[in-house]
Amino acid sequence: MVSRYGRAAVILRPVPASGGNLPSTGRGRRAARPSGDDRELAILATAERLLGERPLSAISVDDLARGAGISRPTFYFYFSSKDAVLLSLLDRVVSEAEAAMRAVFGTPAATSREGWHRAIAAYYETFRAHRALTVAWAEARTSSEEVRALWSSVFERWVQQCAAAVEAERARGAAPAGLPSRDLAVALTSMNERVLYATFSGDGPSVAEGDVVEVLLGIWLSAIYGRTPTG
Amino acid sequence: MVSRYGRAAVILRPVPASGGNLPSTGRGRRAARPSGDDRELAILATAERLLGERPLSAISVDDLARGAGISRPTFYFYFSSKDAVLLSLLDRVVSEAEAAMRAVFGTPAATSREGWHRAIAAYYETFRAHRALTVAWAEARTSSEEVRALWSSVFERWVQQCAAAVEAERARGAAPAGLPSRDLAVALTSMNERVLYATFSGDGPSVAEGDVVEVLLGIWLSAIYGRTPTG
DNA sequence: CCCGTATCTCGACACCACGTTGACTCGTTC
DNA sequence: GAACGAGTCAACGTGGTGTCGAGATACGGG
Repeated sequence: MVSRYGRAAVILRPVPASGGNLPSTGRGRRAARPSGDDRELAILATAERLLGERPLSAISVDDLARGAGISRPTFYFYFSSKDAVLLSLLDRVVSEAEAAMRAVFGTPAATSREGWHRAIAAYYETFRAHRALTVAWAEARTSSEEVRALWSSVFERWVQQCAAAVEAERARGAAPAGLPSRDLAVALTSMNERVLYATFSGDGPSVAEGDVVEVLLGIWLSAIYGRTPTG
Repeated sequence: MVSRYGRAAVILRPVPASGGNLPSTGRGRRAARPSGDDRELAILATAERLLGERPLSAISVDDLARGAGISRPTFYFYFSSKDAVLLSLLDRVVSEAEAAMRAVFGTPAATSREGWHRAIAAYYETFRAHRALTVAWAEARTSSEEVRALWSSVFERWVQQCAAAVEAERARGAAPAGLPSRDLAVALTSMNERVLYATFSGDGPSVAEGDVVEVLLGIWLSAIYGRTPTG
């Protein structure tokens, strides 16, 4: 099992002997048939490749199946839908995003400016590294409840970290009181999200990719500190 | 002709005697058949009603046709697709948005704060008044090139007005130099867009509807002036 | 009054994508 | 070698889109 979103048919079946008796995928490669995990991986790889070429809505289940060298019904043996494939791919991005979050908010910064810079740069970098997936994520959000929920959970955690950091800055007197920290964090994070999406997708007017972190950082700092802090 | 997006079949036909020989829709109502304009209006009204109930993707052409009391093929006599109906509805919103823009940026404000408050409140109000349409607009942006282009044009004009206003404030010494005014305007407008969408659609964490204008305004002011200006 | 033309209407069709069914193959295990 | 589970796919049903071509209906001109 590669991911919790894969192997739909198996998941729906009544759980068999919940003690971990995984199939013997460990021993030397079987020539005859590629294992299920190989197929699953092939589908995921195909999806990621095609997403680099065209939007999710222009990719059919048949495209994914053919790309992985299987027929369409067989695809459904591995995933319950196109969305499940996306969700599976997003799992990886979400893990990276959370790791980045922990790294950034877990270690103290020399200056306030540096701290926020690191946070925004990490946010930017996580999604830049998977831009096709990020764009597809935003696209699928409007059509899939699960995709929307996954996004919301990532967004929410980010907002909480930021709001807590704002509170901390206020508590130590570095930032003035002002808007409720949560509202501030929600609005600023929304800005990041939308600006990065526009920049990555090329959809409509946006900010040049090389400047985007500086622009966002500038607005975050003035919104949090009232004016750019020196330390 | 009700809108430039309607009457697909007619539009595609070679233009007939471009002098305005509209059908005699003025005289007393014809009982037998409702006129074409009535049908067109009925389709638009149905679309707006259904958008209040469910997302665009969950509304079929058949739903629109039945709602207007016609068959599906007849629908295609009036509109070339579902998207064309949406575009037609959006025409109205776009006009209102532009009227609001002119009203706000065309008249001087007593204070800077009041000026920006009026601008953001107008933006908010325009889309709040058509929230179902606004949400559908954002949804269709990912699937229709034309919808995306329409959004971009509205966004772009708004950004230009704001960037110009920022430049004016800087020129008269009310605002300090800082980020390029266009980048600032793009990022802040993106924030407005995303926050309002989340608030109206209820999709994911957002700001309470009653507070949204104040929150956005606060961030705009600190981003433009460095700290909240008093006058 | 009848005829032509433009407007309008819809049954029937072709197409495409989705997701399911049921029969089949092929290793593995006892 | 029988039984089982994993994996596979042809064929099917469903539901959506958009088109075609044959009609109906009104209206203006001869």
